[in-house]
Amino acid sequence: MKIATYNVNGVNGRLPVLLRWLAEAAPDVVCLQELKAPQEKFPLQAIEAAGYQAIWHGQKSWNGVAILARDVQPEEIRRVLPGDPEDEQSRYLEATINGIRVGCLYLPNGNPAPGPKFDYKLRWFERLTAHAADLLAADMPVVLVGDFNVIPTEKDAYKPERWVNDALFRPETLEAFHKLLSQGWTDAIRKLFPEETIYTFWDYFRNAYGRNAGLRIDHFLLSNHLDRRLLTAGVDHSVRGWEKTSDHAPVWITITDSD
DNA sequence: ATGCCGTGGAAACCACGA
Repeated sequence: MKIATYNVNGVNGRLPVLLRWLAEAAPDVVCLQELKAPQEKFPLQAIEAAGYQAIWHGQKSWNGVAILARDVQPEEIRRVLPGDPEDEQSRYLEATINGIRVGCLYLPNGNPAPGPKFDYKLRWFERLTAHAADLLAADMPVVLVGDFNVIPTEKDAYKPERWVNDALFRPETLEAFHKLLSQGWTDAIRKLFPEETIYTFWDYFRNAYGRNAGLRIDHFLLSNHLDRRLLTAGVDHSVRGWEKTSDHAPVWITITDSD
């Protein structure tokens, strides 16, 4: 079973790229972030024609997340992260697919830091961590997957010294990420490739992709049930070089079909 | 050090991203 995540940066503007990648990569489950489309503008027909069923949580202009599954309907569990009824940003969606709980997330960027956006990021992180503890306590296979907007370590940025004051790499952010991991989650990509330079995002400008000046910010966190089933993982780099492409590349893992 | 590019929505610029 292949599970993927892709920050599309506009699901409608990116539709040809998304459909081509779905056809070539044939993932079983896909978490999308940054739909940048209201609920009624999600391109369901095209995605169904590609062989996927979907649930999504849209928002006008910004954010927006979706979960796609090939040939099966994702069973929606929740479409908001608990803990703040005032939070109206579409950044979390959770479903069960083939017995696996999938939490698709788009964690706030948080820049500029410090400031209200960074405060929101840290509050959102605390809510995620509280919910993640509940998921682990339920003792089931879970993956928290998506754009975390976290550079976990120095080896996850092309020039880490440039990011020390950035919301993606500030000490508060790294501390929040490590606190989450310490509950018992496994960073799947880093487990399989402990030393390699692996990026999932490259800026649009300054030829960042051509220079491989990237960041690793899209992550798969596995509960121990899924950690045992982890087989392989990768980044579909070449998609970042396509015309009219996102600034993120798709990232994927494969797991055994059962325990 | 920097939004230099790109998207969406409104308006012919702006907010936002990482």
